[in-house]
Amino acid sequence: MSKHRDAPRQRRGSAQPTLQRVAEAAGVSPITVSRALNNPEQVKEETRNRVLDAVERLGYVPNLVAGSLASSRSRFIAVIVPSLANAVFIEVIKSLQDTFEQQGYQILLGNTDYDTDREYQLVRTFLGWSCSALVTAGLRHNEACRHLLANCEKPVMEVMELGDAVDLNVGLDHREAGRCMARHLLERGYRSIVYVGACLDRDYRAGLRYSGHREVLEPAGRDTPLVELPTFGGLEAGAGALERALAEYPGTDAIHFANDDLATGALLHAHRLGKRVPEDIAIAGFNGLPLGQHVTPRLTTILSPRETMGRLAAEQVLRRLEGKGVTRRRQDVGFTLVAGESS
Amino acid sequence: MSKHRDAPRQRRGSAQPTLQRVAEAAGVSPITVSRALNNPEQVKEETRNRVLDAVERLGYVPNLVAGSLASSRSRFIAVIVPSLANAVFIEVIKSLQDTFEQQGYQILLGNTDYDTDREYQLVRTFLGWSCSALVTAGLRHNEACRHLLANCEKPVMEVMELGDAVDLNVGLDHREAGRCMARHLLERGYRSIVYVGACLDRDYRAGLRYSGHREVLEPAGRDTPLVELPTFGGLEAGAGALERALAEYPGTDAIHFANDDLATGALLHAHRLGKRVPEDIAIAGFNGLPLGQHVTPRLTTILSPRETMGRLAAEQVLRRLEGKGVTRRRQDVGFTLVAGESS
DNA sequence: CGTTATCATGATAGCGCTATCAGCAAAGCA
DNA sequence: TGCTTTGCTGATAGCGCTATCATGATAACG
Repeated sequence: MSKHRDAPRQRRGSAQPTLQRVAEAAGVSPITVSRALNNPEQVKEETRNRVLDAVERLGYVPNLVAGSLASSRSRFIAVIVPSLANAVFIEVIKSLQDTFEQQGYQILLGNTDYDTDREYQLVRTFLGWSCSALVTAGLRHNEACRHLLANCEKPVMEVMELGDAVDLNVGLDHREAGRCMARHLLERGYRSIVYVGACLDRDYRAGLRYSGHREVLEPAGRDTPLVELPTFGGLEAGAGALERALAEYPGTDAIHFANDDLATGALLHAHRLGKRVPEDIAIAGFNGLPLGQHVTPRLTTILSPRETMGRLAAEQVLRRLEGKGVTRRRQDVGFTLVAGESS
Repeated sequence: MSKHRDAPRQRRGSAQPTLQRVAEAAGVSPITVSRALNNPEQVKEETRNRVLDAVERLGYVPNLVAGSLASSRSRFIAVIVPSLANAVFIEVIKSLQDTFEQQGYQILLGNTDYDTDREYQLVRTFLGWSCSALVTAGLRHNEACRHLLANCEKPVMEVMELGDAVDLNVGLDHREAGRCMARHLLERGYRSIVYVGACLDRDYRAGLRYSGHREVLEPAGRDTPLVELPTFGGLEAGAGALERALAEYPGTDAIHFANDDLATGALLHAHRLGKRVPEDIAIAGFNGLPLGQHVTPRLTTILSPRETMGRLAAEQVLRRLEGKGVTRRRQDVGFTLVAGESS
């Protein structure tokens, strides 16, 4: 009797004004408020102003969760990367974000820590949020994840590398990049070239580059020694790697590093060891980070167009979301060998 | 007559299985499925297994949007930073994400591009997604934004700097950091010290450090010339700034840079110009990025505990979300002067 | 002038989940 | 034995919005 069942009791949540309240304040129906906010052109100017006034006056903040449920659309773009410690992914994220935010999409950022099971969980979560599209760094997923991606009926963009993608693909050929650098070092006359990378099983793109490296050096009759670091690391790790490479392979005259951080760390450390670069030891990297171009000697590296990659990826996805066909499902952004003085 | 009104027509969206469908498959009610997934301990093991089986079999992916609407809770943490181009923010984001993801929260990343109106829009959007808490980099907001933050009844954490926060605050005193470095340079005997920064109106924390710098140098009877770059930039900009500072203030014997990127760019460029550091020109930075510690001479800088800042911030927010009281509403993480050989 | 298009707005019915309150069996207690 | 407590499950009623269809008013047309 005293349980006012009919009274719309405030169950939970805050006393934030709702669309309903705004409608009352503006003397229109809720749906008109919705239209005034989301499809302004469908509402007569005078009505619209009345609504916007009420919105302002009440401090109404639309509940996007409710809107998303009702329309089964959200303006989320899921972006999944293996790590935030690597500047390369940051740059791609940045350029994705620039492009997507401009179109009113919100990035949902996920970090797998190079763990495919974690990636699967992230994809589930993001699909649960009705994201509009997914962008993942890389082509390697576990079985369940690939299945989910293939069947989710949303644009799926795989960036960074080129290959057998689920849907859309923008990237470069890492194996070819490895070949390219190996060829360059051969041409420069280096004979004992060590490849240095970290956790090649997880950073498998560095592994692909090593494969390319071997594909060039082996036919040329050269050894292809590998120094694999057990953990990721930046400049510091590069310094250590230099010492390890020189100790383990005494005749080494060039080192092909898996990335610019390692390479630059090694280059700076070589100074401290009194080694001349490239006379005593040549050094090459991968990525083309600005850092490498500001040291002396400048780092020989391969420039990957990360900015372009992110932008193109975002543009393809947007095109799909807008119902326009994609121009190309697979897009090779290429790379550029930057021959510095370190080799 | 032929409009089967009663048939639950598939209005929109996909044919993804729903909780309802899973319930049918498992022979229980929907609410039991919900509990089996979200509060497993409330469901008998046998029932739970039956449910989980059905989930697996149907490939059910929970609709988090619906769940969030019903519970008016999401597991989103809004993180708002002014830029992704700056490594400092990246590191804070990274450490926030590490801590929050571990507790099952999802980061909603927003980038203001140093625009307070954009920040306001982001806050509105994030509140619309019923985020559980907001973390913003910095204390400066526009009127509307501050009002929204103050009245949203969610934990609001402002990181990076210390001061008059809306709610929670973890950071360091930038003005004091500026003073500290200025004192250091004075003690080392430098007499003509230029401060170099970029866009100090937007990067106002660098402006605060300049204020501290002046507070120390002016009473000591020194000039406090400023070189302000019109755009943000990394190493490249630092190189240019060095030349500008030397050209505009010929007697300069030390440069206090607003950050390590600029400082390191200048330091590397000094080599190329044939200037000795610190004999011809001393160089100091701010942040304590690894980079600065790997060049020769090592960069004198101020180490800001960014990792700690992010972690502490996340922990305070989590404590609040778990209903435990925060230990401290304002937390000074301090900083450390790292005296390298560049000064 | 009747007929059809177009415009502006509204009524209704969910979107897929969870909060809340109920119910009922088994267990604990005096 | 009757009573309360605990454990497990279910029925009901929304969360705050938008899709869909309907309506009345005005404009366009021959």
